[in-house]
Amino acid sequence: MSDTPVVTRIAPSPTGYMHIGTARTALFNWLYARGRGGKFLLRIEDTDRARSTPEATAAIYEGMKWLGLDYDDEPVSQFERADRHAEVAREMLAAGHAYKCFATQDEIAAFREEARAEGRSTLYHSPWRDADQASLPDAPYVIRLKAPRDGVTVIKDQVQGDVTIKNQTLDDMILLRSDGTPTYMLAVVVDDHDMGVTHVIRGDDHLNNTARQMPIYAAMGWPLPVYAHIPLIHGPDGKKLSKRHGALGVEEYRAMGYPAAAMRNYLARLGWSHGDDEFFTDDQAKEWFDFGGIGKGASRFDFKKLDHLSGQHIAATDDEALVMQVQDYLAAADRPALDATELAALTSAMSLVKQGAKTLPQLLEKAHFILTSRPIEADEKSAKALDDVSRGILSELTPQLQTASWDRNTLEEILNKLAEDHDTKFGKLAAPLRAALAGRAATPSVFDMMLLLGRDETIARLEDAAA
RNA sequence: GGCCCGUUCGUCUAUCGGUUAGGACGCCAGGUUUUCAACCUGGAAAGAGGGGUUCGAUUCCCCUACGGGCUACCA
Repeated sequence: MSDTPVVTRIAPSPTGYMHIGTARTALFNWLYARGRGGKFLLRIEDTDRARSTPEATAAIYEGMKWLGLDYDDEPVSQFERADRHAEVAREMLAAGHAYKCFATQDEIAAFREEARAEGRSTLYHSPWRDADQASLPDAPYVIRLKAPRDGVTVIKDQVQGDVTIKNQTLDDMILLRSDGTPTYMLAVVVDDHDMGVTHVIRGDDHLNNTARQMPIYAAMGWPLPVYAHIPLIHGPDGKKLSKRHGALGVEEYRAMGYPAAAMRNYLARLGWSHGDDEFFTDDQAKEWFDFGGIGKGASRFDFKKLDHLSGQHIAATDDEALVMQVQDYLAAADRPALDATELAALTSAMSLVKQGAKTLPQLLEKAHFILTSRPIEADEKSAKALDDVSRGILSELTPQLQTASWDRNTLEEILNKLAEDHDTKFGKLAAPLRAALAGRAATPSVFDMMLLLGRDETIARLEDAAA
């Protein structure tokens, strides 16, 4: 065990939304660092000026905040560090680990086209690699890495195992473009080093790139970080997760009403496991999370399982915390917020509605009876339960309720007696009662509703329905 | 095309040479029941295919198939 404190990072590109895959990678990094008393950093990879937007950057901050993935220090902007990247490129040039290449993009493109047509490798070997440095032309150039050509590069990956790449398949990648801006390959390495990142946990789409980046560490004499390349998330059809699968951004899950804790639990469990544990807390996840539990194959996103886990978390969450989450959901879903009265009402009904609700909107739907006010508007389904016969029975009930003791036993007795008198079962009575009290088909128990609403409100609603 | 990675029930996964291949979601059946859920009990359901190695392979090796990734002066 090393004494070096763990430092991990998430480095998303601010293009569009915060991808759910990015969220999971962030979660893995967060769990790994937090479970070891280390630091978790955020870096915005905004060097692609054409595609990066402030809105997308804001979406990343929001997504991280909602998911509860707190990061240390200020977020780093990769774009703002361009000078530092260029400086490193110059240093490598001076030390002979890189060289100026004057080949034009047209030349290279032509070479590739020809190579491909002839079935040869499209790997470009710049003639400038070994050019006489004393007689270089006065023209635009890029700085290329002088990559090793012989031997192999072995990536000691914590998830994939040792991955061996033949150096002859690697090219002299560009470090600094002809306009003086750094490429991504250079920027990640410099930033990770400067930020003190000790463990690089990222998607396995970067596995091959790792072999290209390692020579930069070697050239600069920097220690290599520990690598862990995690498999990507696929769509339900096994193909790469894309737009047509829907729900790609974390904000969409927030707007669908999944609690952040449920998302963390589900995402952690997607591609990682700790024995048979399915439902767990953040503290448990932090304690348990390790590279050994990460699977090697890509996994598919399954909403059914997310729903189930979400329901478990809702049931296990404190009432007060749940109320706040509902408010957050409402804002995310662009629905009106609850006012103080509604908030109090929801709180009073929380213990009744949180069992069995899989998402926050489901919970809200179940709490409709306490959030709405007279006159109750019955939805289509529950309106069917209120026919003339049942209206008649309900009007019989009202006077009895006027004087009854307002407790569960008494109410049950009254209702059962009423059913008996009409030669029916209580179940037949419950439907119209529910319609009158809530105007919904899915509600808590009618007794619970009556108790919570109180005598006056209950009677008033029954009278409204009977009228 | 070249290189790299992956492949256990429908899905997420356990197993680290010897198991009736376990769990979870979903599904089916039954129970509970005043609705929707939730909950309880039971059930069906898997090692991609082919070769090796071994007394013995899901597990180790090779080939094939399928899937994915990389191969940019994108990140």
